[in-house]
Amino acid sequence: MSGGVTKGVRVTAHDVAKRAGVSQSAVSRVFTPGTSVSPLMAEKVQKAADELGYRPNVLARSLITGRSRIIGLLVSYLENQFYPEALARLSKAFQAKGYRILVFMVSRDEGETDRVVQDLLDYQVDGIVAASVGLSDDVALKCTRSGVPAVLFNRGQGHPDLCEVTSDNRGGARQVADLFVTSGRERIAHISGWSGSSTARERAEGFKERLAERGTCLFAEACGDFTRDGAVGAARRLFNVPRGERPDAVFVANDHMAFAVMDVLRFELKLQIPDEVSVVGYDDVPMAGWPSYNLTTVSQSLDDMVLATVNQLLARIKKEELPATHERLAGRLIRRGSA
Amino acid sequence: MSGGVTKGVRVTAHDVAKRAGVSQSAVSRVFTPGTSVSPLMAEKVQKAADELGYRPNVLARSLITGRSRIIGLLVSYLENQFYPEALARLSKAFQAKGYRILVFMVSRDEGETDRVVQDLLDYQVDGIVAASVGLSDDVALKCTRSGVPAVLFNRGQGHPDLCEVTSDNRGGARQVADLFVTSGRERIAHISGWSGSSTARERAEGFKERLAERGTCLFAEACGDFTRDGAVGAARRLFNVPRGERPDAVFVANDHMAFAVMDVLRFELKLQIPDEVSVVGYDDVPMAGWPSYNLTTVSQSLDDMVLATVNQLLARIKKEELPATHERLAGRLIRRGSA
DNA sequence: ATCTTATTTGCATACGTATGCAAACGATGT
DNA sequence: ACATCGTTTGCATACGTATGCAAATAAGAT
Repeated sequence: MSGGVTKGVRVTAHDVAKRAGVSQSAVSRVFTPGTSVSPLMAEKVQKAADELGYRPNVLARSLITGRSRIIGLLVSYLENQFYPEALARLSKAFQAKGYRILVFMVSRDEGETDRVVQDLLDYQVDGIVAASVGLSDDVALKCTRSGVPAVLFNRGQGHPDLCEVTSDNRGGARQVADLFVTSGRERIAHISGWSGSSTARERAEGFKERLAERGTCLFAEACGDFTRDGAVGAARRLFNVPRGERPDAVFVANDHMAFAVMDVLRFELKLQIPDEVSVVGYDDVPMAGWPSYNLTTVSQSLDDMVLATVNQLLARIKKEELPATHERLAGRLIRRGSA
Repeated sequence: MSGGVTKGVRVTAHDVAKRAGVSQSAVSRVFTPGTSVSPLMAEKVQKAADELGYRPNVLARSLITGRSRIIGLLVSYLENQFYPEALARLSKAFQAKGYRILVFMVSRDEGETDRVVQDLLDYQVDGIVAASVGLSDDVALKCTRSGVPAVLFNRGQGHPDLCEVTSDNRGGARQVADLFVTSGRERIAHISGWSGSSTARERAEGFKERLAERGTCLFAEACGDFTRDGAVGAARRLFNVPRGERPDAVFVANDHMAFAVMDVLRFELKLQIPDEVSVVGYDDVPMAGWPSYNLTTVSQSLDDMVLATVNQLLARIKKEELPATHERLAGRLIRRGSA
């Protein structure tokens, strides 16, 4: 169509075929692993392709094969260091398997999530990873009907069609309870995450559960909503009170909030950590190991979670019939200076 | 082909057309904005489409239109809070314009970057954003020849075909020099970024330049490579020396390294900040405002950079002939407690 | 009622690739 | 020499959609 334009010209398999004096199918076969071509043919085609700078059009290929080799990733909370880490490793892991990642940022609004998943399906993604994002039943059904497997990363909702990869939030939280009780803390508080997330609920439940088993109970509780601002507010509500009513230990539902809490305790309320109050987080993000925070926390082994996610998803992409699994990886208490 | 499988069945425009008793073209028009269809037709088609759960196949559409509405994003350094922030905002901004982001993680290895860009081109992306990543001349040429515009985000390399959006690194660094000199610091050091990046070089040059203009010069310098470990090493080399040879001010080439430097100074060397040594960073990531660091730094106005990037890229996607521009946004010194 | 003009619709084809099928080819054995 | 078998190649078609073109229809003007 374009007459003299020198850029923007797409060179197709037909062009290569013409130049090499072979058929378009031959070109296709040379660029499709697992097909049989004679060495001579391969050489001729490669030469012509190199001269023209030909590369197969992945979109056209996807149209036929029905596989785009694209994985959709839903993510929010990127300000929490855990998720950039997860994103980086998921991306690398999928890249290594020949898949690419299409990223969608979503807020906590469920309506938005639904629209975004619909978008992903429109792009014919081969699978979906929802990192810390819930999927409505409606949209989950759409996915399975389209034959697109999905796995929830670090979030569970007990849906039978959805894979889940989480850490053993209850178990992790129980270890924190044990730590506090054993070290003699008496006014034990909890700053919880967003109540709409299973992760937040499980951590809170496991914590209280174990406190009860050890013969004590929660002294105070506030919701931090998994945001920094929320955590700052919660910390003030719990600790900006007369000395006697002040907790002497607090389990914060994730590291991101724990940093905020520590900042409030140290710089606003001038409290000594861990002498006057112990702080424990959850996730073990890299920053937790930095000396400024030196935060005791429960480690989610990110590598294992990523591995499980990738394996599950790719397995279900290969064999649609595979049942959805729920993997729950053990967490490990990392003792540092804050408790 | 498939006989009784209930999932994985793709419903196409033909199916909708058949059910609605119209032609496939009609269906296409109903789902293509800007085409003319009668209200009656629109209603019939919508009804059939809803009943079948039809959604247009974006890949097939792209094949025809030649536009995938996908933007390729190259990113590294996700452990530096600046980039998740940038990623989030770029993603949101492009989403708002109807584009999606295909993310590729790359290391600093140039060979890998080239392969990855080739991958992006294979996916027929409409444009490329390289965040803090350099593009070889070879691969830049390939992009322009394919008609795919690229913009370098927070990195410049003076290539005539590539857009660049950076902050005025020289100017920002000069402000830091002024701050140190004016506040009477006498042994002024610099911890630089990776020397392969223009950002690192410009910050170092601007800093030294201004020091010279103010009649002084650099007391010591070390390379931190833009990594935390690198910065830790650099801080030790510069500061783990007899008291008299110790710098009393240090400009660290970005915030991410500055946090590491502060940790070493405070917790390993027991130095008081800012009394014994001033520390200034660059970027103004959110963490810089947290009381634990309270870091004086140069703000890159991320929103403006993102806006410029999106505008430039979309403009060049619309009109291929537009010349590549180099935007250089002013930075602002944010005075906090560390200097 | 007829002619003109504007609008809506269907037909056919194109986008760039993969793949079943049959023809052509080469090698091997007798 | 021929028959047999395995390999390589080209032909034709399909994937799901957009779009130029012409036919059909509706609307408006005289």
